[in-house]
Amino acid sequence: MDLRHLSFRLLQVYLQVVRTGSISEAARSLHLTQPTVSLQMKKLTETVGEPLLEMQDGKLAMTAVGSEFYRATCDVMGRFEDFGHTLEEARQGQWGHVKLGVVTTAKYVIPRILGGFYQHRPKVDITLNIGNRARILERFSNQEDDLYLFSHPPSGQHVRATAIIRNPLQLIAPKGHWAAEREAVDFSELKGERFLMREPGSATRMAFDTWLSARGLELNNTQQIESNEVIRLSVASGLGLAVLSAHTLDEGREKLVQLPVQGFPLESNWYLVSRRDRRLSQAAQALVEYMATDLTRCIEPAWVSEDLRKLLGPG
Amino acid sequence: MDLRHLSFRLLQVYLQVVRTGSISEAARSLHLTQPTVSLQMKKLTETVGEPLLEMQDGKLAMTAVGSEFYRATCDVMGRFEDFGHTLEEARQGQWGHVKLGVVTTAKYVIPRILGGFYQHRPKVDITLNIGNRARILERFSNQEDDLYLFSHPPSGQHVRATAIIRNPLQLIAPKGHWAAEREAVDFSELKGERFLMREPGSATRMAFDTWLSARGLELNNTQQIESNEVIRLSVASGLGLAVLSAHTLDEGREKLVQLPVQGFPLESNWYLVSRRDRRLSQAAQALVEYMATDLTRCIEPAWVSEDLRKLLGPG
DNA sequence: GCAGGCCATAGATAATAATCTATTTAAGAC
DNA sequence: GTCTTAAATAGATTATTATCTATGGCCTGC
Repeated sequence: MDLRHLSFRLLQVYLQVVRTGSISEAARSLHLTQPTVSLQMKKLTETVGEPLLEMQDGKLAMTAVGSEFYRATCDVMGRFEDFGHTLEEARQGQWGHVKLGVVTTAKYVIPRILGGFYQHRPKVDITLNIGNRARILERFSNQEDDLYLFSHPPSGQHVRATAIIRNPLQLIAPKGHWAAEREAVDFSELKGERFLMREPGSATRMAFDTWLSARGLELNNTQQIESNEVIRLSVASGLGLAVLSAHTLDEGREKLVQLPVQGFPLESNWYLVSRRDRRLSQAAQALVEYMATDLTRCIEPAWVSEDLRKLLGPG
Repeated sequence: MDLRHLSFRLLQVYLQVVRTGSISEAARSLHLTQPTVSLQMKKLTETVGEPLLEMQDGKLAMTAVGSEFYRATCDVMGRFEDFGHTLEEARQGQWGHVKLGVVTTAKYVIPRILGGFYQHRPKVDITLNIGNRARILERFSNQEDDLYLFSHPPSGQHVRATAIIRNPLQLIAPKGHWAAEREAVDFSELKGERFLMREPGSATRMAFDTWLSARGLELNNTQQIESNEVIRLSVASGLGLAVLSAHTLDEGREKLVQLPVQGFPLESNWYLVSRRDRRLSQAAQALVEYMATDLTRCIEPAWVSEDLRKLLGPG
């Protein structure tokens, strides 16, 4: 039996012939002419190499080999029919796999979003890759994930980014810090303080640096620490001041205060980023759509960025 | 997903691509060029309507839909592979269905033959249709069975018949009949006896009638009975004489004797009959072959006809 | 920065398949 | 017997497939 030139069309016609018990009848129901179907059956018989049908008592009957083949054909068509259903689900984004690259800072918000999405689309499987900005940028350029969450999206033509969640950066101090007592503080008054900072390249650091240089300020005493949590704990212990995402602060129970410095908190956002040069899977699109329409269900509305609507737009 | 123009060839190529993880590699192993395979994959993707493969890290990887499709394809190919094995068995006649039309007289021999054949080819399924000669002749002309067993094969060009088993017709009488005492009896001396006969058209009757008319003899006192068993019992009870197949006599324990009449037993045979205008299934051919070569295993050699070898011949 | 893989695309061709209409054959039904 | 219905065959046409060679683009490793 040489399967090469066997097409599914032929099998469909064959099934119809068996089911109607007649070549002419099958032809009618398939909107074909009788000779067409007759010929197809001939070809199928040649492909299999044994007669599948025989005239019995004026009617078409299956041979022994024929009924085995019929069973095989039913099984095969049924299998692809099942696949067709699965495919349909995948098309509607009800099913599939989404890979997400997320910068460390966002790790406090993302679970709530995914939790909500899971309720919505339980069959969508999500792989979450968390790393610092440099790592996620690398994943982005290698096209390793479908969607990314950055505080500071990479640049380039094939980047599509939309701010979805506000990420205010607070200037924090240990409880009882002298500046916390004051109604207003000018940043220059803090020049003598030690600042605990994330590594250069991290979005928080970039935002702070930008803010400083816009004002011609420079810090004298800084220490670099690569973890928001460690920074938070260190500030609480009185090791210095820091600028941190408000989301990071929500997590801990340490005794911290915000300093009433002009211009703080620095407003920034998390951006949902995807690549224009890569088609999103339906499942990923379903996630985007979920964020666009239902984000307020799992995130407090106050945190949701203004221009979220743009997500569904063309760009 | 439109299956119509999907061919198994395409699926084979696809499997090879997935398995080798590379289009070029698959092309080499299938003795095709790389663009051919590339194009086939493109067509397959169009057929399914979703990408199945994607470049991941310089290698081909399956998408989520792709791996579902791969599974479906494996299942489908596996199913037809199984069918291929079944088909191969059928080709070797190891499996299949044989329909057999048998005249009543032969019902004593046929079980032994089929018993032997069952040992030989346990997966061949046999349907046995037993009837009187008229009934089996009708089945023959309607092509209802694959093979037939007749004492007197029908005539016609498309009849292929071979004598396989001897069927001597004995002239029998009840034990103690006067003629049984004699060393030799001339048939004319029995003219006054009553003869119990099968219906006209039965092979036993035909053979006897032929023998009688060849000698210009006629019977005065006959009675027609349509069953060999009833005739046998009736003869034993003294209701008359009869001509019966020796096989029929073997069965009963009644007190019967053969009369030493010149020319008896009448020699006749059972014929294995098939139609030239109908292709025999491999299973049926296996049965024919079995009869040609192994009949002596289940039937006493003395009963086997001389020209059995002809069975396997061309005609 | 260039050679060597690998994939994709273009353009061409021969083979095959899918269909049709018209005709022939076979079998069954009054 | 003729009428009907179903199947097979012939002959023709168009669409699709299965291939090829040649070429362009993209990474990777040296």
